[in-house]
Amino acid sequence: MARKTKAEAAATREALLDAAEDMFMEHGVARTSLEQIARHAGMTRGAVYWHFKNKGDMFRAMLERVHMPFQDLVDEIEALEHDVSSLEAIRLACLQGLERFEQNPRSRRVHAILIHRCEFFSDIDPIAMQQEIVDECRESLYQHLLISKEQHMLVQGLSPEVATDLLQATLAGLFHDWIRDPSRFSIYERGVPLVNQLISMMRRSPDTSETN
Amino acid sequence: MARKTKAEAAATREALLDAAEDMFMEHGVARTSLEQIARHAGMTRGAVYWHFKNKGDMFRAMLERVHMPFQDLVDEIEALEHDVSSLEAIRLACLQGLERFEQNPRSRRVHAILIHRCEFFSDIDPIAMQQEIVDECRESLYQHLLISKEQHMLVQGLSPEVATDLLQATLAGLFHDWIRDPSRFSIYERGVPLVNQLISMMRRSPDTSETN
DNA sequence: TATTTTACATTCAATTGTGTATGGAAACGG
DNA sequence: CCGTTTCCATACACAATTGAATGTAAAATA
Repeated sequence: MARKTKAEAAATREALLDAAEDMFMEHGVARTSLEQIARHAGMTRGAVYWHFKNKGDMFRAMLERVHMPFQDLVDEIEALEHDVSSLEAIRLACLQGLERFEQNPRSRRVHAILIHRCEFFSDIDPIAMQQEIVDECRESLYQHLLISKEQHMLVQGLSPEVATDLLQATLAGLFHDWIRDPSRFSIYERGVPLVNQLISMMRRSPDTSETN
Repeated sequence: MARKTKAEAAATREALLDAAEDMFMEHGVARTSLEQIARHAGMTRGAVYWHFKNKGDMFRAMLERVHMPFQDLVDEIEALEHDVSSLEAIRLACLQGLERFEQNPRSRRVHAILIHRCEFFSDIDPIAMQQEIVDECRESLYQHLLISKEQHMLVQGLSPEVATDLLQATLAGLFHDWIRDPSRFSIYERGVPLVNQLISMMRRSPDTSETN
């Protein structure tokens, strides 16, 4: 086969990853062969083995295209809206995150694959990858809830640790329920009242002047 | 090979399922062959194909050994403790469920396999199975929260729909975080304060005499 | 006790996927 | 403009599983 220009080669690499997403999503990672991926992209396994070491390498590359840490969301919020409490920043970051997932089909698909369409293979450990994402999000939440506690924004009796567990579990549960079948409901429309309700229940009401 | 008695045959069936759990948990469903399962149980594939149609059939049998709907937990609570509000029944049922998962290693392992160690194969759709379990739990929660609402047990502004979403998401998130690596923390010890806090925030405080 | 099932083990044929080696034409660099 | 490298297709060797066929000895059955 004739050699392609650098731009064309990069394009086929992307096309291969797109095809991998399609097939992984439809048949699961284990049940899709590199042959199927290549065919679906209009190529042969030769192209796959040129751009990627093996299926695991391909999987990693697929994930790298959508990586997006929670802390970045908070940073964006705090950069945009200046004078906002940390609890409010968390709330807005959550809503922003929900909107991102709703509107970015690639991110949605890749996460669905990571969570529901794959298991161990070669040197890939999807559970460890999920753990990393969750830990990252959790740590970010905890830091901001610590500050919220110091600013006396949390209702009495609510420790930052429990608050973190609660928010983290709620977001994770919502996400899992949604990603299992995104066509069932809109994560944004269900998530917004959920987050608002939870945050509002966690926030100390300003009129009552309790001492902590 | 010599024929076994009925009791012995039933025992080898259980042993095969135990072996399947072991191997599925350790290597994932897709990566374990029936040969490996048979060997790990001290048998050959002949035994497997005698007791089960194929790997999918084995998987189904494995799940049937641990099935345990949420409504049963509520029923147990309401049978045991007579004079209890429906919101309190939910709370106790959740705590009971947490304890069950903590103490039943087989149930824990099988759910971990269903959620994190398998994907599509033959005629098995693990996501649909998870969906069934979740829907069942969700429906039970909703029915009891509807009653709670009618009994004016929920804080003002909290609809039974949002309350259901919230509880369901929190439980699901907690469970997912835990099942990803049960050695990281005790689902009971983290879950009890979580559930108590959430339910207490959802419960209308008895002293304030608001009208809905 | 004679016959039929049962509960496996063993063997076989066929399929499927993987990694690699090789080839070729065009793009790239000097 | 010519050698070199790149990008991919084709071909091949190899291993791993699967389902089914067959064998067999003991338990059930009547």
